[in-house]
Amino acid sequence: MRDKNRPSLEDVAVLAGVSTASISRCINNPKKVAEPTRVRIQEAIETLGYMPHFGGRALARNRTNTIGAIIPTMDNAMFASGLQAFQETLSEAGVTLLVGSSNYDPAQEFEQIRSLLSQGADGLLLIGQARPKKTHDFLAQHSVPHVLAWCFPKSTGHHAVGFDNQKSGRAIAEHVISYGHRKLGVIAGLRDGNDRAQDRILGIQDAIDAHPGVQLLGLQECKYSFEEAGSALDDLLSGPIHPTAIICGSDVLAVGAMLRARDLGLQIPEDISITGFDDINLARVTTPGLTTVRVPQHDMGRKAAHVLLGLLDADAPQSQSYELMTTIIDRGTLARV
Amino acid sequence: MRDKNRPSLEDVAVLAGVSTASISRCINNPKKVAEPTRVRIQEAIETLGYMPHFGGRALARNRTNTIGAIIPTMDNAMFASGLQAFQETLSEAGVTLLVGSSNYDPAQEFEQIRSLLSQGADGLLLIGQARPKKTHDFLAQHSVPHVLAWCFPKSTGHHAVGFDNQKSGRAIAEHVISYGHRKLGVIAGLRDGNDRAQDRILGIQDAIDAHPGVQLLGLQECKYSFEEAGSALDDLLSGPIHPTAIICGSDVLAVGAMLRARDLGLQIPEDISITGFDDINLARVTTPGLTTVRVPQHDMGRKAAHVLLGLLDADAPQSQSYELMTTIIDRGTLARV
DNA sequence: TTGTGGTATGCAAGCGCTTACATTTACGCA
DNA sequence: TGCGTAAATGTAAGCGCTTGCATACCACAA
Repeated sequence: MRDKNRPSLEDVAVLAGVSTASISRCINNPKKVAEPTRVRIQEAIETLGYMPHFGGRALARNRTNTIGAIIPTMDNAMFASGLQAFQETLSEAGVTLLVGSSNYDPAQEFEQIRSLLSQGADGLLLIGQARPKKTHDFLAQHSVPHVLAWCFPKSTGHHAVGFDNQKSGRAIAEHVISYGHRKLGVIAGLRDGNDRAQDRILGIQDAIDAHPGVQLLGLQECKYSFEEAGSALDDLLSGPIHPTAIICGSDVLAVGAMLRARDLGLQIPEDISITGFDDINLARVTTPGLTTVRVPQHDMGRKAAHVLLGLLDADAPQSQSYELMTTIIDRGTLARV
Repeated sequence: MRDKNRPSLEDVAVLAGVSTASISRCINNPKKVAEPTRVRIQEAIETLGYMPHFGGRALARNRTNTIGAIIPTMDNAMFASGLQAFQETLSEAGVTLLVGSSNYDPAQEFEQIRSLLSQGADGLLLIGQARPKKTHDFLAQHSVPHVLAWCFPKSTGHHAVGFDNQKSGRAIAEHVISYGHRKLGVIAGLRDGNDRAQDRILGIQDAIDAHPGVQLLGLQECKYSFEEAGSALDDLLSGPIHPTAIICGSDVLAVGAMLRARDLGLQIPEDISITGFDDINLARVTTPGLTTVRVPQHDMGRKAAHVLLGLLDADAPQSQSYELMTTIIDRGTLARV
């Protein structure tokens, strides 16, 4: 027992009176070990409190049973339940999850990818599709199994489990328009390096373009915080003509806008309509409840885990991509006009 | 290059025309390598896209620079920003964070501890203090460096960075009482295995006991979901005498109760007062804003990281425990009566 | 009895990296 | 020129585990 209290295979072997090979087999492939030996080994393991050493194992099999996920932020609930589902599913398969966050910064994401891989991650979950060539090349060079979530790229070449942000953006905008709104404002996340934000805007544009009478009075980009969304709303309301509806690229933004609108003495939805995107907990809580786009976070997480596990399991049929559907949840922040 | 595309130290060594030892030194202790060699090595590393193999490294140094955190759930924001701060701080120190969730189940927590340790975690962040003897013994047997957060145990023997849940529970209850409330209801998390929930209740009890005229009309325990909190409120309102204030052990519970109260046609805080605990985002968003106890999540995360890093750094002064303070945030759900 | 085949186990060679120790090199100085 | 010293580099022994192969053993059939 070299290190202070960490028993090694060797120690177990001695105690059980067998070779290290048998122990290893007993752990990884119990059928290959005779009943009585197995019992003896189990006891030895138990009394020593033995746990296999991860490094040794990783070295010997060149596989860690670890998967990395890099999400833009842990700080709001946007990804939380998807990630939770992801991790549960991995757990069931005996795979550990390593989480990193990129803070919406491609450079940080790249670093996290390196770090997770050098930590031994067998595969990666990445959010969205837009990333620098450098990152793509790196993934290709090392042929890293990975799946993309929260997006559904048309171009092939990646495994993805997600939804079409553009389509969903269009859907909510159409919905707003169908309620009679003609003067719209948009508050979106920072598009730079964030294809989800970008695509949602494109979708909204599509809808506007498809309806001649409808105009976009303003488009504000900002970080995902209540405060910034509030300022964005201020800007949107600073022009001569006020929008009757504000379409927001995320629930956080929408709620930020609601809070500010209320401070300004505006009634929602009588004076102004606001919609969100994501359907996180927040959306159920405001008064009135936020009309928003539900993202199938849970399904996405589970499914992504399955796809990734499939990718790693050499003799399983290769996985593919799955497009999930978003749905519009009508609560109370969208009025007919 | 044995494995498909993973260059090893060996490969780099050949390319750079030096021994593997130099490369290793160059990576871990650049000063020990002469300038020109260093440059040559850097280039080789670059062109090969070399990343050290985690397992090999872990094996050789018996240290992984990885820390594990086990939180009860990732699913609501209760721990998110604390964890975010924790991870940022670790990142700065070049340490990777491994996250597991226990689903508030001591057995699952134990499993996660095993798993994280066998993943090579050098240390652990655990939430709360109550855990089965088995778990304690295990931690002791393997002398696992760990710090507790979200609590501040009176008993010594553990490093902790947190706050006193009982004191804080008492504080919010005193606050409610100071507003004139005499008939109280409590909605708390499931106490079993959850010392934070338990202590908060104890604190509330303390306050009630200290004020003769005040009575506790009902105490409901439930999971941290809007729905369950709603049912809990129903139960609290089912008796002959209604409480004028409901003290909740968490913002999630409080918001669940608010939602239900509203469905029942009750005005908050005119008809009933409600308080929360945690001060997560939700609390700012409800109408009126939730009066709650702010937990210094961010500080706690950062501080806990420092303490843990101190524990691992052999020649640093040993770390201690830190008690942080909670503060009551008065918004609008507590009325004078 | 010997031969055969199967099963249970042991042996030992790595996996990629770090590091104590050995060796080489470069340089200053007598 | 030769020597001593320090800096730079190389050598090689593990770290704990897995696994192909060799070995030992046993039951059974011929």
